[in-house]
Parts: sequence; structure tokens; C-alpha cells
Amino acid sequence: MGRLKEFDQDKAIDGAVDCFWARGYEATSVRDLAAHMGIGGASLYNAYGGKRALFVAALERYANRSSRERIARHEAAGQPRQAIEAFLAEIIDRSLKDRARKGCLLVNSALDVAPHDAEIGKVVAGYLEEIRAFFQRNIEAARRAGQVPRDIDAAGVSAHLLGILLGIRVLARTRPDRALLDSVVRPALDLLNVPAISKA
Amino acid sequence: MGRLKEFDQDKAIDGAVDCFWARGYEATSVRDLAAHMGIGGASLYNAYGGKRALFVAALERYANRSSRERIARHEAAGQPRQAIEAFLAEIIDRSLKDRARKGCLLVNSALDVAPHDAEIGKVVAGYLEEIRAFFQRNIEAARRAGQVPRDIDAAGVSAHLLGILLGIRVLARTRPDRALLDSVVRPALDLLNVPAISKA
DNA sequence: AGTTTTTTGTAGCGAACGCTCTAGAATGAT
DNA sequence: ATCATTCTAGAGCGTTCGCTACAAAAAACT
Repeated sequence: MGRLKEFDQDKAIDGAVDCFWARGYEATSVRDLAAHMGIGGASLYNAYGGKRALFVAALERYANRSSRERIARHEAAGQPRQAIEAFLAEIIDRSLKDRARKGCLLVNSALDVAPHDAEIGKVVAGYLEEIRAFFQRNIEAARRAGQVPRDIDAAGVSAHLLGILLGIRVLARTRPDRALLDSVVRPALDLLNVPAISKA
Repeated sequence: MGRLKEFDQDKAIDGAVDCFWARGYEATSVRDLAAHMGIGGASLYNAYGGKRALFVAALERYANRSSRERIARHEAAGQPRQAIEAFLAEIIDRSLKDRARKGCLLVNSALDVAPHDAEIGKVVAGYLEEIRAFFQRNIEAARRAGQVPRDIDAAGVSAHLLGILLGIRVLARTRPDRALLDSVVRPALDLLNVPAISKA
């Protein structure tokens, strides 16, 4: 058949993710990528085709290992309302601990790359839609379980929560302040509260 | 004194704004800038010092002509609640009409440039804070006028609205869909509603 | 007019860019 | 062992990057 690849392909693509995540698409050079991936330039082109194709691969890797992993983890407990709240709480926690202020690769790409590359734009939009669908799915499940108001608009609130999520990830990169980020989310979580017997 | 500048400085800086706005900081070259500004490279360096200094100048120009202008325009009518609602409605309208999907230069910079440049980061954070302060100021005025609930948390809701605004501008660049963006905003605007006599 | 100061166009600096070429090393098939 | 195939390392392709040196041009001073 031919010579076998010598490098660890998982470690390599993770290195690419780290590069694009930290610096963005344009500001990351092929030499940076190869160095962090632990391979030579020729191997990079042989294995991935080029910078743009590698970026698409890195996006998918990130989606699988970060975004979808988080969704699956929070959804596994079968507590839909808790899943939504814990999901958002984790985003805030991670944003505050994120000393390098890397944010979320998908959100960064939505602003950086997607508007200038229709194909990548669709990929990113698809990943964001997965997050919105996670919200909607769990709102509906929580409604069936009586954990949220009966008349809640699952589709509408899921879009609202996606917007909140994007806002947090942007704001955290310029002002990673716990009180501020909590304030962004709080009214959204209040939407999930079953209204108490009115005190008006 | 010496020879006078031959180019229109306002048109030049507007050209720079357009470049950075459309393509971002890294992806915009000094040659692109000079061409769109209608000047030569030497004049650019003579007048602005360099790419980064020009970017800071372009940011300030954008803040004055776009962000602050919009704030002042909506606040001028003296209808604080209406100012908030119209402000957000205008953002959505502009995002949907924005065929090039340029979004907002301040928001783009918050994700692109700010995390990698502390000084510019503070500048951007300052501009975003101006928007949040606009929200808070008008929430408080609306409360005094009885247009919003008496017990509203002006600071907290202003942060929420800023988050919503950022989320819209990100989402609009990958999925400029009217129904989606309206759904993001609606629950936030509901916070401003004076609760009716309870129907629970 | 002559001097000084600033702006302008051109040309080009060294460095980095994405990418490719080439020679050789490492594999499975014959 | 030989072959065909694949992968790797290094050099280097042409281009573009941010920026600067230089001299001509244009203004305000004496």
C-alpha cells in the first residue's frame, strides 16, 4: 500500500483546533498550524489538502468534541429544565475561566469566517442550529414534565436562548465579568419559571 | 507651514471604516485601505501612523457616526421605553437589509481584535458600555414615567439587553432571518411590560 | 525669490504568506 | 529482492504583507 502516517491524527487535528480557536482563521498561518500539529507542511497538505479544508475539519472536530459533547452530557440526565440551566451556567463558568479569552470557536467563526465563505457559513449555521434545537427539545420536554409554564413558546424561547448564548460569548471576550454575564442570562431563565399564584 | 493635505480626511476615514467593517482587521491590507481611502500609502502613514492606529481612528469614527448617533437619535424624542424598543427594532431591520452581512464594526471588533489587543479591547469595551448605559438610563426614565414595571432591575435588564443586541448581531451574520431575530428579542421586550392584573 | 516644512507618488525593503516541488524513507504487494 | 505506493523533510516557488526611503511638488514663512 505505501508508507503509514507517522503522526497522531487526533492530536494533529486538536492542534489545528487550538490554533484556529486562539487566533482565528486569517491570523493563523500554515506554519503555525504545522508546528502545533507536530507535522511538516508537506504532511499537512497531503493529509488535509490545505488551510481552508483543514479549518473545516477543525470545525467539525470542535463541534463533536465541544459543542455536541456538552449537549449530550447535559441532556443525559433526563432533567430537561436542569439541562438548559446547567448548560448556560457552564458556558458562563468556562468563559470566566478562559484566561486566553478564546471564546467559542463556532461563535468566533460565525463572525469571522462565515460571512465571507458561504459554504463554511452553512456549516456554522448548522452547528448553531443544533444548539437551538437542543434548547427547544428540552423546553418541550420540560413542559411535558410541568417544569416550565404550560403556554411557553418553545421555538421562540429557544431562539432567545441561542441569542443569549451568542451574546455571552461575545461579551465575555471583552468584559469577562461574572455579575454582568449573570445579568444577561437571568431574565432568560426566569422565562422557565412556572408563575407563582399572582401577587399583583 | 508646509504643503496642505490634498485628500478629504472625512471621506478617507470613512473609506477605512468601510474596509475594516467589511473584512475585519487582519484581512484588510494597507493597500486595500489606501485604495478605498483615495490616497497613497505614504499619505496613510503620514496622516495616521500605521494600520493599527488607523483602525483605532476608524473605530472612533464608527462609534461617533453609527453607535452614538443611533443612541442620540432614539433618545432625542424623550420617550424612554419607545427609545429602547425602536433601537432594537432598528438593529434588526438593518441586519436584515445588510446584504454584505457586515454586521456591527464594534461587535466584530469585540470578537476579532479586542481579545488580542488589550488597548483596543478597552476601547471596544467602552463603546459597548455606552450602549448598556443607554439601556439603563432609559429603563430608569421609563420607570419614573410608569412605562415599565416599578420593580424592574435597570442595571440587570440593561446587561440583558446588551447581550441580546450582541447575540442578534452575531446571529444575523450567519442566519439573517426575521422570525428568528424577532424571537430572540421578544422575551426581552416583554420584561418592559407592566404586568396586567393577573389572569392566573 | 529663497527657505523651510509638509505632503505626495514611486519604488522597494525584509519578512511572512499559502502552497508545491523534489528526493528520499517507509510500507504492502509481487 | 523488486516494485509501486504513500508519507516525510526541506527548500523554495511567486505573491503579498506592513512599512519606509527618497525626491519631487506645494504650501507658508522671511
